[in-house]
Amino acid sequence: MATTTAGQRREQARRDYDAYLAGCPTRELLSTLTDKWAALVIAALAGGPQRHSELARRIAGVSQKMLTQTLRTLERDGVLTRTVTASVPTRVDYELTPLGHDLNPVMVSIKTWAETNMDRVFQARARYDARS
Amino acid sequence: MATTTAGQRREQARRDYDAYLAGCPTRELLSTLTDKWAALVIAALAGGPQRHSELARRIAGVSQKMLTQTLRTLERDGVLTRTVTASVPTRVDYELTPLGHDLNPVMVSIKTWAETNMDRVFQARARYDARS
DNA sequence: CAGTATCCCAACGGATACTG
DNA sequence: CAGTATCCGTTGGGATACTG
Repeated sequence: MATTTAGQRREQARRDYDAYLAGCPTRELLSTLTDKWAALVIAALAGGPQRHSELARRIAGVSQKMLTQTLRTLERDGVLTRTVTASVPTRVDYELTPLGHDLNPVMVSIKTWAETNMDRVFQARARYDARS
Repeated sequence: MATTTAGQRREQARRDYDAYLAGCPTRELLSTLTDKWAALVIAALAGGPQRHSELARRIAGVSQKMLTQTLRTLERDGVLTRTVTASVPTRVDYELTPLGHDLNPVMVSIKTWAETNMDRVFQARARYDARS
């Protein structure tokens, strides 16, 4: 057959793109993904849709500006959807797309890794600082 | 028994730390990990030790400054080791620690995700830009 | 080769004020 | 509530020059 599956096409894409190359568009996409706020937002949406204010409360310390900016970028990249409910006051919900759900486990794993290994990192820092 | 395994202690750590909290040290560790250069460096070291110049060549476009800075931070956090061989000219090798090997698959998965899904992101951007 | 030290500009990102 | 706009200090990060 001449037809290719979506999986085959993605496998081909993985071979064609290379984030080690400076000019590759994946380099810029990697920049978007390797972002503290993006990781927390995507992880927070694992359980289902969240309102803007819910995300702001959950991700303590994020500014209005950074939260909106992060959400916009992720919306544009097809990771999440933004749904406006016309009411007073306005209600806006954010939800992961299938692409976003695909990405979610990866982002969660970074956050979990940090939480799980914080102590080991502390010990490493103590050793490093001790001999400097 | 009163003894706890390393696994149990790490599970406890995961419960004690929470990157959603602004003051949590994992928030800052997350910042370090969610870094374009850190991701590429850690991914590049999967196959074994690499010299400074090898890393610089492999990670196209990285500046001397950023590469050294990234390597220093990761060394301090116990992710990799820096080994100096006294010769002329000096030879320096970087290698993942057990902690680094633990982190490696996570970082590789982000890079791979970007390479695999670049096309889907392009399509999403085209749709988003078309209705704006 | 590996690294440090400056210089310097662009961006990141917080604070605040204002709108539908 | 959700978002935009502006101001403004801090940091990121490249370019260049110099050292063991």
